[in-house]
Amino acid sequence: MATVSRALNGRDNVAAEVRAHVQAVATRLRYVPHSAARSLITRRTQTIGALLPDMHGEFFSELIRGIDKAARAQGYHLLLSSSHGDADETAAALQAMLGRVDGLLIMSPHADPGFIEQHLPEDLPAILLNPVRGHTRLSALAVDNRAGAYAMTQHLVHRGYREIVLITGPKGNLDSEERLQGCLDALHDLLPEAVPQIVSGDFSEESGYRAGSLIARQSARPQAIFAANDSMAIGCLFALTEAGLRVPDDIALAGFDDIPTARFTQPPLTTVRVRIADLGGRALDQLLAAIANGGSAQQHSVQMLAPELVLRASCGMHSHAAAAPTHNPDTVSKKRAQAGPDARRTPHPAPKHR
Amino acid sequence: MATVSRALNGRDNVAAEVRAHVQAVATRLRYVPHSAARSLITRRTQTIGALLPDMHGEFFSELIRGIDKAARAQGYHLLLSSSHGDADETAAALQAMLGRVDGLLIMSPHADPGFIEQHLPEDLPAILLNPVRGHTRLSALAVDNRAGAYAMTQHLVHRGYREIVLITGPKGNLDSEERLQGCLDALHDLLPEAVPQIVSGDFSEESGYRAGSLIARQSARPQAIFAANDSMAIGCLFALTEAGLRVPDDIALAGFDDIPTARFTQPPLTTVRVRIADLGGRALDQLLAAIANGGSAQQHSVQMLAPELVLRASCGMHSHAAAAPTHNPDTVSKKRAQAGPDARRTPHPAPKHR
DNA sequence: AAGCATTCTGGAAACGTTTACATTCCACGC
DNA sequence: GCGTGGAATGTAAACGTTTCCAGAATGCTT
Repeated sequence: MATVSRALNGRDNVAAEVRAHVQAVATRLRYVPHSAARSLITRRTQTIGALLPDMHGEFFSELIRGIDKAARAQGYHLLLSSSHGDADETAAALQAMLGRVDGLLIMSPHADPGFIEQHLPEDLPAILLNPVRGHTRLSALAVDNRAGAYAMTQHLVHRGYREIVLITGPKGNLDSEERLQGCLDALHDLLPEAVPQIVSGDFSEESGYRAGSLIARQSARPQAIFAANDSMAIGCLFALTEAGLRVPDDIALAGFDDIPTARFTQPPLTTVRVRIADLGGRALDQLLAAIANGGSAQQHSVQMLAPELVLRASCGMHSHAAAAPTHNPDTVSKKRAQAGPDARRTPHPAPKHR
Repeated sequence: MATVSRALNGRDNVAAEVRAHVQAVATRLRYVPHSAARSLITRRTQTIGALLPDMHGEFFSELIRGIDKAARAQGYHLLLSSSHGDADETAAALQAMLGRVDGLLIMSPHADPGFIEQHLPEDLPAILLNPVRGHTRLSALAVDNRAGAYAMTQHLVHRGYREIVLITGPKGNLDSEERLQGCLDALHDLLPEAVPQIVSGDFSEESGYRAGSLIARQSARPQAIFAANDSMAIGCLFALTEAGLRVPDDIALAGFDDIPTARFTQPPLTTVRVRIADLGGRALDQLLAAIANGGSAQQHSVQMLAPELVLRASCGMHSHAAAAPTHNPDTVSKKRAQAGPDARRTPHPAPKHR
């Protein structure tokens, strides 16, 4: 028994001959170790849990892909729990995961410090995937919305656009607010005398359409529109096109996220690329590092993921060509956002098994 | 110990008073039963595994959502393993799940009978989520591509379109082939004298764009285009618009899938709605039924999910109105596809816990 | 009052692994 | 020849539940 365990787990103190024999027999009998029994004694499940909100579309799938890939690379499994409406549901889902995971990746609008304090055991490593409001003992990873919005606004100003309209996301949404703030900061820094015009939206394509209609009807049309996400930008684009305005000749347009459709609109959409899969992967790496650390030395660190500008025809790049998707290599401008003082790149810990 | 177990698990043979006390103490101590220990003795993990291919976008997230929601509703957890490139990776992922799940949902291009035979233990309940090629001992669930394509083609013909071009998906892809077959069947039944024109694509927006350009340049333009998925339809729409053709006045267009963007294009896209989340949810229900059955009585059944037509402006519905997304109620035509002889709706088994 | 059925409780085995510890074996140096 | 040390292997405890079974307590029947 003991020898079998040692042989299969690759310990060194077992004769080569015996090991070979054990392995041969094991494969012949299609032996699979009982993971519950193993977990019982090792106190490890080799599984991490992901607690996600009710999400749709590309963002969700990219995030999962990033997490899953990173997890598998390190021999970990992924226990998924998505689509939680309210805080109680989230709490229940967290509760249900408790014995089953070695660590937790949490992305939830309800994951405020009070919630964490109340529902998350002290000794369970966890990483937050939210823009963080207030302090918490947990580390967090987030997209640097402000840096992205700042950079895009800067780009628009540098291209000569002066009157820029901002279409915001829903009130109370942190991503939305940070993006707005980044725009305002840039406008304040670069065009101090300008009065920013703001149209409120809610991240939906429909709200972008409404905003676009509104803007198209204005007597004094702005020169550029910066929507807080791509969906709204695309809705807006439909409205503008419908109103007979040409983008970017009559009005420039930019979005945020770089969803796949962005490069196939007519004209292709200038936007801010968010590497979502990368975000998930990094979060997982950091979580595994915390687990390897015994969960004790969980320094509070907030890491920002710098987005990149993706410049396409909708803001005037290549505007002379009727850009076909085929012949439309993106112009990408990498923009390193300055990260917080305690942010740092988490080193990849060595894989634990095989 | 025994009494505590009984009290917490809601067995009947424990005094009400004692149970109350046990529960009080348990919550006070934040006691969470150790799932590994429980699994060890019960031989149940309360977890089902999902083995998915490397997928992008909305389809993936919808599928997960459906599975996850159904699983949670029945007190099951979801262990996810996605993004497997080749058959070996898939096999490894399957292997790694073996001890950890009570059942498996498999969607993989490699899940042919031979693969299943070789890698899946006999006694592990599993459901296939593929269009099935060849026979296997497993039950399967799939979208009824042929019925959907047939219905859409029928609709186009009924609207008076005679020359219809089909844009196909990638060669060898079963969804693609089934959809094509559905179209051809309908054309054969309804317009026996017509010679179907086929342009090949690969499900990508770009290939749709290329197909659209090609069609726009033709001297004898067809009256309608039916793309095998929405992405290609949208790419095609861009190409047509760019070429100065109006949809649907100059040419009608239809897609397949009803991805979210479909209702926001200009004009909104007529398409075949595939209820992906529903597919996932049903698959899970069927799997749990098989698990409850002890996995022994796994009758081989193939269940088809009937898609619905979603009629929007791109094929001429409401074509008089410049349809704004806001004022664009979908016209949905439910079309029950005739299911296979042994197909049936799986009843929901009662939840096992809480 | 004794026997019996019923309800509740507690003791202990069992699940399948890992690992601390004990044992065996062999080679080596004294 | 004997102790010492190291490598390989075996023994048994431990992990935290559930469940079988025995036993205690209670009420009911005869």
